[in-house]
Amino acid sequence: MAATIRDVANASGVHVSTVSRTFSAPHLVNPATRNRVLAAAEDLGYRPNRVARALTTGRTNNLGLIVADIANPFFPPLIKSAQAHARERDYHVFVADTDEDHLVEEELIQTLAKQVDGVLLCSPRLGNRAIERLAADIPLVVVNRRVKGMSAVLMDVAHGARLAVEHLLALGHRRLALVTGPSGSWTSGEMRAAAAQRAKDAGIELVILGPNAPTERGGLAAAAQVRRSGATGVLAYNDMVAIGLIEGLSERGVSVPGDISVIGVDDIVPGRLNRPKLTTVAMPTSAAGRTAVDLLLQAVGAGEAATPALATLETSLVVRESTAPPPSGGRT
Amino acid sequence: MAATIRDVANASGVHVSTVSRTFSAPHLVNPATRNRVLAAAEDLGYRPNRVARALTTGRTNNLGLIVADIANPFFPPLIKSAQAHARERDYHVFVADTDEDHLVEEELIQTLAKQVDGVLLCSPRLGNRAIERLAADIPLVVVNRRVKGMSAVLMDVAHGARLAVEHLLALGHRRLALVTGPSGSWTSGEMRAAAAQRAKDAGIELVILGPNAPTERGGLAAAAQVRRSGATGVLAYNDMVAIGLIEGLSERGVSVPGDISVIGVDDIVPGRLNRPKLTTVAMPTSAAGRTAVDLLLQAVGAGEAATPALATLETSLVVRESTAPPPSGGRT
DNA sequence: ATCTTCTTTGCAACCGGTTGCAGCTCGGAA
DNA sequence: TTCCGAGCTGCAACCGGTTGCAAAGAAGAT
Repeated sequence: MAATIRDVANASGVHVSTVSRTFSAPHLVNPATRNRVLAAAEDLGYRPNRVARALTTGRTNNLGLIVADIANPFFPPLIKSAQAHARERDYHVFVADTDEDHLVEEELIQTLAKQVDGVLLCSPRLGNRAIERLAADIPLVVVNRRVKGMSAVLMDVAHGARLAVEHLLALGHRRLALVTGPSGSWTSGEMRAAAAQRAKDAGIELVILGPNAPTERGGLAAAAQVRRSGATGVLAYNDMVAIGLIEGLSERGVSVPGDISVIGVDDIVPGRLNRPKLTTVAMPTSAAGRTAVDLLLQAVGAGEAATPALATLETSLVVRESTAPPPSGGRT
Repeated sequence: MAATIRDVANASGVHVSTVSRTFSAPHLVNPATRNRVLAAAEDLGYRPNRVARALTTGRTNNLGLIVADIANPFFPPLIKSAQAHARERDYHVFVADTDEDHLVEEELIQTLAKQVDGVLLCSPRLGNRAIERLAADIPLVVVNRRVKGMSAVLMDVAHGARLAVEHLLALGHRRLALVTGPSGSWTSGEMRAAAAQRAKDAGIELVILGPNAPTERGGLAAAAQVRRSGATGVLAYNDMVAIGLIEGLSERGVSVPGDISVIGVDDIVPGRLNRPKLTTVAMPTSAAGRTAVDLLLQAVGAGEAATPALATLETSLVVRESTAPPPSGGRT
């Protein structure tokens, strides 16, 4: 149906190899010939078949992008930027969702392996061992995770957590709580360590509440504990949790930020639209997508000899409406 | 590096064609032989190379999914379900974002064409002519759009718009407004026609305000007009517009739903979290993703002979907090 | 015992490109 | 004039599978 390299060869009176070179190594072909070939190709509407090319070269010019849950608002900006960045480099990207299931994740990586040059793992649910094993088959880059010998893109959530704690301290809060995420989460661990340290440095108590599901429901469910804790300033695992928490608190007649201040993490769209607008630690998700693609292509280019690179991206605090000084009657 | 079909053939003492058939037409090979081959394959960690297979069969077992903007909360649930549904059928999906640019969209379809068996176009920005032309190269299915001779998945937004108008009427509103979307949008046109007709049937005035950008900013910018229109009940093009509109109205001291009721369309996550929680016409986005994949695979299977199918999915009204009876002092 | 038919397997061409190697042509140096 | 090297181009094998065709052997029919 569609024109092949042989059709172009016939039409322009040269051998297929010359046509091939016209597209993949133009400097090797005489300008006059090249133009003739190009004209014929144009004429026939010829486009190189990327599948066929992949078979001989071993390079597909495709990438895989695996996330736990596409519908989680944290991921779309990352997917968007990764995909756009990849396309600029002539790569297409498969996007797949594991539904938070590590078995699906593993299977996915394996079936994708032959079809892509590398895979981006965003907040993988797989264990480090499994990831290292899979890396033998195909270049991997992880986002928000540290795996030995593998390039990674990290967001400096520890710094963000410190900023959040400092913000609450500056507002006058003296009793803080951290509503954590799932137990296995790298991000959650980082936040916890950093927030605890920063609070300790200030001689302030930080109560840890968790683990919790990283969702609105998780936050909703944690509301009772937060209230009981007596904390007036709360840092939540992410914005969805924060939003759920605010909801749960207001159901209990606790006002945010009047009685309790709440800070989220991620800076997703719903947080911006929430009432009160959420104060949050903004994660550089778009930058992470681009950086991850860069690291992955770098690893792909280098082959076995790849030196794993580590990119740490800054986070920042976005102060909006969900934080305020503690109520004057609050314990100090 | 990785085991090929020939390695398996050697290891099990049969010809490559037998190995091939063991995987792609098992009923053609003797059970005993098959087991031997399977064992050798297992042993070597052999997995058929989908790229190589695609080259001979002409079937890639991949699909393309093109959306205008991945970060628009309307799309992720659709992407998620389409991708999951496709995977169950052993298809992987390329996801691409056009940034609302129809040139990018066209280029994307063309470069993807050889690599996928079909493409899903969600709310395409391309003109019908261009889409029909591209359909000659590759099976296409459109979502939320009607294109001649092409399968489509439509969401019955007209019905939703009627429900919305009826809801407002039932609450007692007598002066309504419709805040439209972009001028070229199929959805916007459907809404407009249906809402206008329903209002007319009830002998009620419906003022049309637009076109507007389909974003929060679009809604924000329309707030002044809405207020001037004197309407007490408003149907917005989508939830983002509705949210922006509510924001703009409250900036002007107009309360929702106290003074004006607002209904959105889509039922995206941020709408559920907004304050007031948004009353909205829920779009069956997940179902649309699945259905679109089904129609596409059907078209792929049928080849040229494909009879275009049309799937219309129901919408429903989700009443939350952004609608209420008009203020008693309102004009009747 | 002979002829069919069915099952199973092998052979080899093919899908659409890429690429190492060899050969040809031509200009310039010796 | 001869020789050399650079620049182009063609040849053919190869990537990893699939598939139409043919052949061999077994089972069943007559």
